[in-house]
Amino acid sequence: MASRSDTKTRILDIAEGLMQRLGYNAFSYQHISSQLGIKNAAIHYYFPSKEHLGADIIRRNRERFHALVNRWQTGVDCWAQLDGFIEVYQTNLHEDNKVCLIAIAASAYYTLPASVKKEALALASEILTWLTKLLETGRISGDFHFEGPAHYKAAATASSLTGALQLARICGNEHFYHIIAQIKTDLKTSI
Amino acid sequence: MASRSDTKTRILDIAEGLMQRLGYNAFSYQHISSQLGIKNAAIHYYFPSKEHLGADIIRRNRERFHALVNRWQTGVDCWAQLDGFIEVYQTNLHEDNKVCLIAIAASAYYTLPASVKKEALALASEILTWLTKLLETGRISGDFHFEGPAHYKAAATASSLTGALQLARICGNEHFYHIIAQIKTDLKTSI
DNA sequence: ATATTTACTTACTAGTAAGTAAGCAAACAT
DNA sequence: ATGTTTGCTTACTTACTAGTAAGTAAATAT
Repeated sequence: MASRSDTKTRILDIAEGLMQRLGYNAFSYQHISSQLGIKNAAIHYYFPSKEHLGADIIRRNRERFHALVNRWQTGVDCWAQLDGFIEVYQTNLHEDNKVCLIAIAASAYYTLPASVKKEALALASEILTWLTKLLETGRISGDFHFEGPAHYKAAATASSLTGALQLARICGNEHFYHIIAQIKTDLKTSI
Repeated sequence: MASRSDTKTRILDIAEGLMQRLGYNAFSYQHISSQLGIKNAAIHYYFPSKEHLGADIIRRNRERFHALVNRWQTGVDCWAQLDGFIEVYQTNLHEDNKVCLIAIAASAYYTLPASVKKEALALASEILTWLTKLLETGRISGDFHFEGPAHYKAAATASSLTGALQLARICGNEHFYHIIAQIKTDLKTSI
C-alpha cells in the first residue's frame, strides 16, 4: 500500500505535466490513471473533482514560486533574479515544450470552475507583484533601463515570457531564445 | 433553403468565436448547431470533420490578415500600421475577451490535428514576417527605436500582444492597455 | 415533366468524459 | 484478537463527443 502523500504527489506531478501539455479540457483522469498504473476512481479518492485537482495544481505552482523568490530575499542582484525567473520558463520549454499554467488557464478561462480561475488570478497577481518590485528596484539601482510605470513593464515582460513558450511550440524553440534575448536587450538599453 | 455560402459562413463565424472563447477542445458541434438553429449533422455536411473546421477558421484569419496588410502597402506610416495591427487585438478584447487564435492553437497544440497545426504555423509565420519588416523599416526611417535583430523584436512584440489578451482575461482588461502602452513606450525610447 | 443535385434532418454508433456507490484487503489502533 | 481507518478496485451511471448512414423536401438542370 502506497502512502497517501506519495500517490497524491504522483497524481499531481502527472496531472500538472498533462495540463501544461494538453490544456485543461484535454487532459483526463484516464490519462493520469493509465500513466500511474492505478484506476480512475483512485484519483477521485484524492481529488473528488477535476476542479479540486486543477486548483491544487496551480496552488502548488504558486507555492513553488514563493519558495523560489523567498530564497532571493537577501541581496541577490537584480539580473540574477531575472535570470532565475526566466529559467523557470526555460525549464518548461525543455520539459516537452510545456506551456506555463497562466497561458493554460487563460485560453480555457471561460470553461474553468471558479476555484481554478481564482488560483490562476492569485498566481498571475503574485508574479506581477514580484516582477514589478524587481524591475522598480533594478531601475533605481541602475541595473535595468526602461521608461514608464514599473507595473506596465512587468505586465509586458510577463506576457512576453508567457507568449514565448507558446510561439516556441508553433514556430520552433529558437523563438523562445530570441524573445529572451530581446527582453534582456531592451532592459539594458539606456535612454 | 439558405444558400451554401451563407450557412457555411455563419458556421465559421460562430465556430471562430467559440474557439477563441473556449479553446479548440472545449467547443463542440453542438454549441454551433444550437446557436445556429440547425442540426449537428448539417455542420458535418459543410465540414466533414472538426479538423476541416479548425483549419478553415485559421485560414480565414490568415486571409483577413493579408487583406489588412495589403491595404497598407502604399505609404502608410509605420506607427499607423502598428496601431492598426494592435487594433486587431483590441477588437478581440472588446468582443467578449476573445484570445487570438495563435494562443488557442499553442495551448492545445499537442491535441491538434495536423492541418490545424499547419495553419497555425502559417498564421504565426506570416505575422512575424510582416512585423519584422515593419519594425526594420521603422527603425531605418527613425520612427522606431530598438536594439538587436528586428525579428527578435518582432517575436517579443507579437508574444507580448498574444500574452496581453490572456493576462487581460485573468487579471482584468486594464492590463491589456498597460502592455500596449509599454510596447509603444519601448519603441519610442531612443538610445 | 423528369432527373439530379443541394441543403439539410432523423436516428444512430462508438468512444470518452467526470463522477459515484459498494466492496475489499492491508495497515493500524486498542 | 478485534475494530476501524486507509487506499484503493470493480462496476456502474449520466452526459457529451465526433462522426455516419439513410432519408427528404426544395431548388435546379435537362
